[in-house]
Amino acid sequence: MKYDFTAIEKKWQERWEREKCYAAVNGSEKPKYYALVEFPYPSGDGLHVGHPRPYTALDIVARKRRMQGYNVLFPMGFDAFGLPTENYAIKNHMHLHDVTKKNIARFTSQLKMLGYSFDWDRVVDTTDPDYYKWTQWIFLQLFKNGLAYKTSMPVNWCTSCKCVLANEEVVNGVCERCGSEVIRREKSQWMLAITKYAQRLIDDLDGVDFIERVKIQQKNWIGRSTGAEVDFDTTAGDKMRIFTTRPDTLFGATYMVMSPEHALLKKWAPLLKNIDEVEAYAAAAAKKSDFERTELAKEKTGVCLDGVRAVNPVTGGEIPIFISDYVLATYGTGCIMAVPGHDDRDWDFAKVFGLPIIEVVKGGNVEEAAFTDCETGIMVNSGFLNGLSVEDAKVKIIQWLKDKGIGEPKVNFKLRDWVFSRQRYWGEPIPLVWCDKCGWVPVDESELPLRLPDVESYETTDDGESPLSAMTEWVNTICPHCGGPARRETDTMPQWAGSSWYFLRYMDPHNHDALASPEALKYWGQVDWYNGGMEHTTLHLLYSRFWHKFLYDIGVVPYSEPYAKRTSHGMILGMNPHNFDNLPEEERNALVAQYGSEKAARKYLVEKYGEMANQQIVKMSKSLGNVVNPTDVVDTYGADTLRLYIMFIGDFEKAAPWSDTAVKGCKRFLDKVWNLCEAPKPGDRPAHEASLHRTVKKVGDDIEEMKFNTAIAAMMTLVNELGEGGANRAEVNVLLRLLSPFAPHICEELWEMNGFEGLCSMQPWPEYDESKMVESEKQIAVQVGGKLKTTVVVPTDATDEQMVAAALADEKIKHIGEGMELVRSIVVKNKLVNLIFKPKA
RNA sequence: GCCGGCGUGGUGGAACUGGCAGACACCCGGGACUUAAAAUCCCGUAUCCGCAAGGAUGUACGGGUUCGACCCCCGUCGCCGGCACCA
Repeated sequence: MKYDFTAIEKKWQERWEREKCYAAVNGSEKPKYYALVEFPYPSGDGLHVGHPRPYTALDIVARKRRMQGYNVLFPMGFDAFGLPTENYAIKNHMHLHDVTKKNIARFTSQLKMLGYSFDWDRVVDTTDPDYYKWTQWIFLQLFKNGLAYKTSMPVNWCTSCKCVLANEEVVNGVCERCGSEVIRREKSQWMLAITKYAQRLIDDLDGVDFIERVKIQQKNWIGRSTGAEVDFDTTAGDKMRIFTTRPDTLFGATYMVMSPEHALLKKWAPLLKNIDEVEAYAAAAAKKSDFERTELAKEKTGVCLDGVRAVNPVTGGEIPIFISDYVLATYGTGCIMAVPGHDDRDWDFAKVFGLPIIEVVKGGNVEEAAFTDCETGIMVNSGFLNGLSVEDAKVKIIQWLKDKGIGEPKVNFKLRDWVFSRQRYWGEPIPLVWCDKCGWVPVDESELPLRLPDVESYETTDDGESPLSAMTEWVNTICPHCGGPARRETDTMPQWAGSSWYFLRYMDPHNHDALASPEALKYWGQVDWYNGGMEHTTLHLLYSRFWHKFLYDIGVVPYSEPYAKRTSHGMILGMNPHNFDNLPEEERNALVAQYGSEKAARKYLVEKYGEMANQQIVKMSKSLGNVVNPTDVVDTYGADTLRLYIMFIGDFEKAAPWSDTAVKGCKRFLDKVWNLCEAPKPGDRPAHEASLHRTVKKVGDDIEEMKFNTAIAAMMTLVNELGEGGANRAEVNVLLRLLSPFAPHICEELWEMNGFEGLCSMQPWPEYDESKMVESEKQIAVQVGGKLKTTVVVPTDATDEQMVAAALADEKIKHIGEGMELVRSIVVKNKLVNLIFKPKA
């Protein structure tokens, strides 16, 4: 019989669905295991070939755990709010609910086509009012606990679309949609005080099993720095408070810099002789876009205040105060002490303005560059700090500042509060009401969900307000507090809201009284293994950790970290059709003929398509036409082949290029498996026992370490080996169970054909016996002076002496050793013998 | 600039904790089967020399440690990702 994957896959998918065999059971007696993948944004394009990589990986883990006897929760859902759908609906004059419904239906059928063992009864959809009721509820708790507040801040504003854009929608300073200029515009925004959790978000990383690069990236993003705050007296009488990470260099502070927005400037205006110049500089700085302020002008500019000077607290000397836009208003205290000898930026600034540079840490040459090393330097020109190391000097100066009452240790973070409102329709309405008398008042919890009203148009209004603001009937309401007239908040939440807690809803998705019952939350506990993209490390992953900690603090969830383990997959890339080496031979030849040489042809491609023409492998994109559609692959080769190939393609954590031809190798492998298992041979072949046990161990271990590619390679090796004489029923039985998590459909079919009991995917995971893995003889390497010369076969239990004797008995070694004396031999058990000879005296 | 990762055949990639580099595949070449093609099967496939036996070279580059280095150390070059005037 032929391997008819289309019929087989349909048959088993229907049966799994009918029998609900992958359903998770709340409160089961079995040990629980919660495997999670990031739920997709159901775009109109359908599934991309990048999606199956993480899904297949964790499906393999989930299926293995089930076979190991766990009660597995492996859910799927849809993060369906968001701009692309909204824009699509606007453009095509469609209703958002319809578009979303259609997209979700398409994603669902595509996912089912791939044979994932999701529990389809637990699907969540962030746009479902039964779901966003609880998103809104969490927001209200944040508000009630003082962690949500509204403040005015600059936002991205597209001058042509007349609407607010998220940072992600601004590409190189222009609007992603229309290409027009994006400017900064002051708008009132809802903020979430994630900074209050900064320290815990760093500290608690120590207790979770996240891959290292995720931890590092989160730590860098939160950006903790320790140092001190110090008060400088000024000739105006006010104190200037600064933050520094290098209080040890206080003796080297030769000037001060404050941000152009600093509040003291207003106060000092009457004292400043050059107030016009100062104000002009501040006005110019305010007008600069972020792009201009950071990307372009790295060269230092500023204005020296004429009329107020500061006093260095250790030297007592008067030093000038500058304003400059290299000092940020939003970090630290908005002003700094400048130590040009030991800070690169201060050094640049001092060179531009001809300010004195004093060396206070010995080790470099401050005339040529700032010396910023904290490890090796010794304090000089620093009074009572002289001779100390940087580390000791920090301790001593902080104590001194404390004693004098002019400074104290301080920790600062780069992390900013989370801008939480969008002037858009397709998001969760913010359940707050503005009352002129009572201020912001929360909607009563019994009124949740606060539903999105139907609107005529989804477009943002001309003045940049959410389309909801035009719904007067919806907007005008009654204050829940005083009963007077009030207006609803018309901003909606960002896409990150619904995804910040969705993993909790999976535990109890149909609960009407709580986001999930306390029993369900306790039973399922932390997500045991969460895999997702690196691009979410400082967004979704950080946001959801923040929300979870908050929910823990108010007693909703019983543990403070949501995910026990976090891993991340690499992207699937495509061929660049504009790269010379990727062109069909005829086109290459034509180009070479046209431009005279290969070099010229390449140059032409770069001129035509830009620098990216040099890249052979690039991100898949519609405009390049290199997108691979997973359903096409399923049609041609079957879901099992796609699953296998996407796991075999390379290191799971690294980016890998899709190859249409390489897929065939996996199809061939499944054909071999089919032929091997279709009609097992009778009898025993003990020769295969060791490799069977070794493969069972290898595949099991590799799955745990995300080395899916080598797990598959090991099974290929086994099948090649078994294929030589044919496999018997016992071998087929083990092989099918081993392969089942990777290629579940074909294994179910062959399992049934062989008359084995039940579903293959519900069988116990195969076990191995370490003692049966060793062969009686082993081939070992024989080196002479560290160079491989030959191999010999020795019994596995051979002693070191026996191994050396066997090596010396080899003809080739005998030949080499003629006239030589063996001076040393190194033996690695069951691996090699290394012989060191020297000429006989 | 800072932080992180990486550099292995024609290609994707293997190699445990320092122990036979190139597993497993793709491509390619040769052969079998076929009227033919596809599919399938068998053989070969790091490079160089050699008919062969065999020998030499080889994990970006230059050094070092070691009986032994893709792996550890020092330096250089290149690529990818993130952050970017955060004091």
